[in-house]
Amino acid sequence: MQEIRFENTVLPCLGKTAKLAGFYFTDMFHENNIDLSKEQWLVLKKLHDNDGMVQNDLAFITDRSKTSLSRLIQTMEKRDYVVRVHSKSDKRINHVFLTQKGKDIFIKSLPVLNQIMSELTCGISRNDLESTVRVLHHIQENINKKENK
Amino acid sequence: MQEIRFENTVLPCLGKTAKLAGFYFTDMFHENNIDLSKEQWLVLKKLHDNDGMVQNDLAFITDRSKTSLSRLIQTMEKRDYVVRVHSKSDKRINHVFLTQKGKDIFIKSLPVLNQIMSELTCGISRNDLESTVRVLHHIQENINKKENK
DNA sequence: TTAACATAGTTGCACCTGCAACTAATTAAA
DNA sequence: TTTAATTAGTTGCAGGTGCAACTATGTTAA
Repeated sequence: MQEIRFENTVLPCLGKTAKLAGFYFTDMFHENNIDLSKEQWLVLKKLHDNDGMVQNDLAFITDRSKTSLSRLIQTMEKRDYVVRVHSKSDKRINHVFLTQKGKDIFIKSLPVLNQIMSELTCGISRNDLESTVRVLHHIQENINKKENK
Repeated sequence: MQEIRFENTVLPCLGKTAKLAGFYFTDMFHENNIDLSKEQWLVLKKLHDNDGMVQNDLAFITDRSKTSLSRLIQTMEKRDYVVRVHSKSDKRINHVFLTQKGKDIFIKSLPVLNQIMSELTCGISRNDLESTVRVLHHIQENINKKENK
């Protein structure tokens, strides 16, 4: 029975890969003059799918605390990518909308994003990719089961 | 040809899984009264493998900037997990050593870590795990190739 | 109706992060 | 040898993060 080094087990390997991919993402966006952090990009993506989302829901689907999302939106509002609009029916709620500038930069980012995704998965068979996604989903389910215990 | 939703492609899925696993890691450490961030844990791990490493090398193998590592060590030194020792042969260099407290908490963390790893990979075949690690390594290589272009 | 509870969002605090610019020390070149 | 380039580490700055505590609003129960 062969010993497996810690670094070559899934979880550490997963963390390192995500980290390196994050660096690559940041570099590519920078090289292409797209002034967006990966966190900001994800928010734009979710708003592009469903504009006008409530802040709280946006926090939930991006897996961050409402605090973190609040500050992310604050920064993005300063840069004129999004606007917060108070709901009239429930004064506690903010809806978040893309601005034109937000829409434009998101559209501009798409080819870069596609390039990143194809470059990083270059040489990996479709079968292996699907298998990996299945394993990742399985890990996510294991986490959800434990968290809701 | 079936369309694949963005969220179910490898890279976004990878990011989300790493994030959720990070939450789980943090929660488990907290529940077990282990006062270590995941970043700090990784530094202890590397020092446990190779005590007295130079700060710069520690930054390199943990994939962070020397700035980030510098501040991480600073925090850990305040908590008495590590000590910085100036090299006599080259006064620019700091060697970083585990303290007894650092060694103790690392040893204490190991069973918790093993539990996390086995819980999160529960129900996934050894074969699938190995295949996933291979794919992750492949992605890392793709990144390295591009970064060094 | 009033009091108790729940919810959305913000703020203080502490931490992790990278870049650019800096100091101090070392090494290489002129 | 003196100067120039390099290297290790730190600091200022700006940003992302979560927790606990807070405000304001909304809902439910007594």
